[in-house]
Amino acid sequence: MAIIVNKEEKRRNIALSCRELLLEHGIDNLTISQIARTAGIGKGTIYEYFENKEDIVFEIITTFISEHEKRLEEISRADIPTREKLFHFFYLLFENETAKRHLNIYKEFLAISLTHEAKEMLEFSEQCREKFIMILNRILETGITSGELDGQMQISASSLVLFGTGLVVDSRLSTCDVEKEIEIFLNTLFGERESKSREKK
Amino acid sequence: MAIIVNKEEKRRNIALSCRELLLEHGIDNLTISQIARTAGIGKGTIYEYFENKEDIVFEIITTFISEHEKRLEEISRADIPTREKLFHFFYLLFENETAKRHLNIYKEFLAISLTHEAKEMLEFSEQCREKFIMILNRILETGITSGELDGQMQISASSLVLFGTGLVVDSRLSTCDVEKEIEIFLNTLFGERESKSREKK
DNA sequence: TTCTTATGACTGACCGTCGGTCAATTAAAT
DNA sequence: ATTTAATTGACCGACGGTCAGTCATAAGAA
Repeated sequence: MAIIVNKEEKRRNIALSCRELLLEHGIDNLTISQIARTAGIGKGTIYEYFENKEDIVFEIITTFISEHEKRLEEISRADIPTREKLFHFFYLLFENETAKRHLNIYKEFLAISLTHEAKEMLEFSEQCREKFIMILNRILETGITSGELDGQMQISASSLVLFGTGLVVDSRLSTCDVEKEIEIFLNTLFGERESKSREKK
Repeated sequence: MAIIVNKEEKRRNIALSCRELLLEHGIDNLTISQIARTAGIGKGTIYEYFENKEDIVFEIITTFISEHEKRLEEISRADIPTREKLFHFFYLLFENETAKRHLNIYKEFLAISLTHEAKEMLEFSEQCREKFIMILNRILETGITSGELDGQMQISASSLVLFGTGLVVDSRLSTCDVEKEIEIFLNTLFGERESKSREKK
């Protein structure tokens, strides 16, 4: 008989081999021919493992997002004040150049899932949202038990997620200073930060 | 000589004649040929008045957004409680079917401006943001002078805008109940709503 | 062991579609 | 008649996606 390849594995390998290509070119300037060349296979072979271009890009982006989620979980478990956890939670995608490259891809992902109503992609987004809410709830709960958060203040994780989404989207605008916006928002939730000591040292 | 047409006016007319077409098909499924046919002109003529497809779509969307801004201003000036103004501010794009069609186009606009870094489009987005902030500030200020808002609570308009952006984006997810999310968020800002009277009648 | 054959893996030439271009045409003003 | 703004649709190149055909190997027959 003929060779039987592990479709799942090869699919993942193709995706992995094109991560850098995607970061470099962005979604719209990424062609199937490029992907095939980079993966070292024929153009037609791509379609043995993926439905369409969207499917490939989605697969690659999935790998980025799950890494991001891992880092968010680390933050939620870190031994730092609650307010700082939240700051890092929001700021994680902006804090350095690598993060910003990932941010760009995440924005492109949002753009696609905003226009193409592919069921699979929506489901994935919903799972992400659930995960974000879960992590945020962990942060909020430990904040309440530690007494940092007023139990009656009723900060909702889902509101925080919406703020975070808005932050990602509006960060494209030069008039939106991400760091400042996060501070302002946290000030609304926590009250003005007592000392600005952190800022100058 | 030959006829001198009013370029600005014709440009606007082409855009206006294609509003319905855009609402119907969405950006990606809207072709230049369709636009030309609908506007009753040749395909090449399009490019006398627009740089590219993006430019046309942008022009059409601009008309929608400025209408939306007008409605937001009306809300800010309405004679209703501050909290209700904010609710309508956020809910305006979701409250009926026409609004939802406009929402879809707005999402597509976000998607484009999220990926294509065209200067003109970014500038327009920044102007929108400024306008939203201005309107929200008017709402907040009258709320403070009327005593509905605690002057020290320090709600920031820009935070509200970010929440609103997030709402638009995440509203695509079936797990995001827009109305509920707005209520939850307002509860965080205003404290739990005293009576739920409004809900049942 | 060697040969045959079945079949999944793979390929790139090809297709349809689309955004965008441009040489040719039209028609108004002089 | 000449000039020139305005208009046009045939055409182009690039792209995502398809498919008829090729290749490589495992399994069975000799």
